Amino acid sequence: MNTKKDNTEDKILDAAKNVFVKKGMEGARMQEIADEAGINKALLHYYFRSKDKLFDAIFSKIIGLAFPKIGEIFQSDQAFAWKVEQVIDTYLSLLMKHPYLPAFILKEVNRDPSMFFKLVLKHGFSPAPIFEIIEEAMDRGEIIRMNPQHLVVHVLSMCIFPFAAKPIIHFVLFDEDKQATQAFFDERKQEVKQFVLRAITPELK
Amino acid sequence: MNTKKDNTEDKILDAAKNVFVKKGMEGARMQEIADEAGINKALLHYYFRSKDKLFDAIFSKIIGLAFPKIGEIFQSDQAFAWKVEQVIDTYLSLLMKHPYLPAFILKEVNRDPSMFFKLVLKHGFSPAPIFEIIEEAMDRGEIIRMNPQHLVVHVLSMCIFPFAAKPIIHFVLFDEDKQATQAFFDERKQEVKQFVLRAITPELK
DNA sequence: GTCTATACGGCGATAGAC
DNA sequence: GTCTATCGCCGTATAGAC
Repeated sequence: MNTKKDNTEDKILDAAKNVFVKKGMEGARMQEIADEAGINKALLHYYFRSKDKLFDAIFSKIIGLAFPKIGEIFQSDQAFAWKVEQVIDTYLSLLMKHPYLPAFILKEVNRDPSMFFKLVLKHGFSPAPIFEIIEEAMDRGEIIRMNPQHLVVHVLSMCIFPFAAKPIIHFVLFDEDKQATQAFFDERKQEVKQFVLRAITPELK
Repeated sequence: MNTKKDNTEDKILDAAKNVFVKKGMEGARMQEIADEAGINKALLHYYFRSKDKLFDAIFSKIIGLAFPKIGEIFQSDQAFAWKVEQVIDTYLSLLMKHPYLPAFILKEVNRDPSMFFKLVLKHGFSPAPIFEIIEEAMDRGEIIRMNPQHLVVHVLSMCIFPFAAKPIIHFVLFDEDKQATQAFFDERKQEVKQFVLRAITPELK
């Protein structure tokens, strides 16, 4: 699955990532991480002094992963509709590859928001440029006029939420049929793009 | 806040609800629940034999609350657009009143899906009738043709996700300005309705 | 660096007086 | 029914041999 390195530290990081993402900070056990890494508990504390420290290392890497470079997409010279499609493609591809991220991040952010805030500051992430570009597209009449912040939240909601609620969808909508659920998630790229474009495109045809 | 009853059992249920919803099953402490109820730990175990049992009682009530009667709205004789607006209004009113529910439910459902499944079966909830009504609206040309399951997930995503991601929105979008965040959430009813209706309404004007 | 053994604290649960 | 006191487990963290 992941690039398994030979050295112990990477084995620990890899194991810790798997266990933390699945169980969360509170549900994870140092014993389980040690087992998955093929070592013992004492060695975990030798490399990382505490469970907190180990978790911070993992969480920091994951936050970096989950805030991909959508800024770059928006900087490009393409039509706004193309940018929207690109962002949805990029984000849903990322989530299909890491379907546990939304539930994990939401859980940990709600448990300790300050931890997340520090990381956002460290990564220097700012949404302002994106809103400017959206405003410009509205000024040009490329898309209808609306509140850009709501537009962004609409799109991210439709992309992210279904992964966080996957067990519910799997059971309520598809009666625990794994193939049907998988098919549904495969379709979402197309469905979200169509829905959003229909909502924001001025009357054309 | 809540209808505080005099008898101990209700004081416990009320305290447990507050603590469990804020901290989750894994984060909650029996001591904290006892403190909030103004009693001691032993009495908790006298009324509910274990932490698990107490949690089940709370979770069951909350799931009942979070699945409101949107079925009834859909049964009515109104135009489809009206039904959509009504559902969004109902759901967002519910969530404004209980903003912690989404994060709590997502956390617990991902921790132990089977617990949730049993409750859904007990409540006898089925989405099939809703999908039928959506199909009929499409047949009549009242809304554009699309996959009803995706439509439902789109709408629920836009309603629920922002509450689960509230700390992120509060910090990244509004720089920890509480009033601005509150205003944003107040606007969402209107914004979600407009967005959805634009996406699903056939070309009119 | 890696292991075994153990200390230490927290928490769910119970015993038993009132 | 309600309390105080305490048990026993489990999980993090450390000591110390190799």
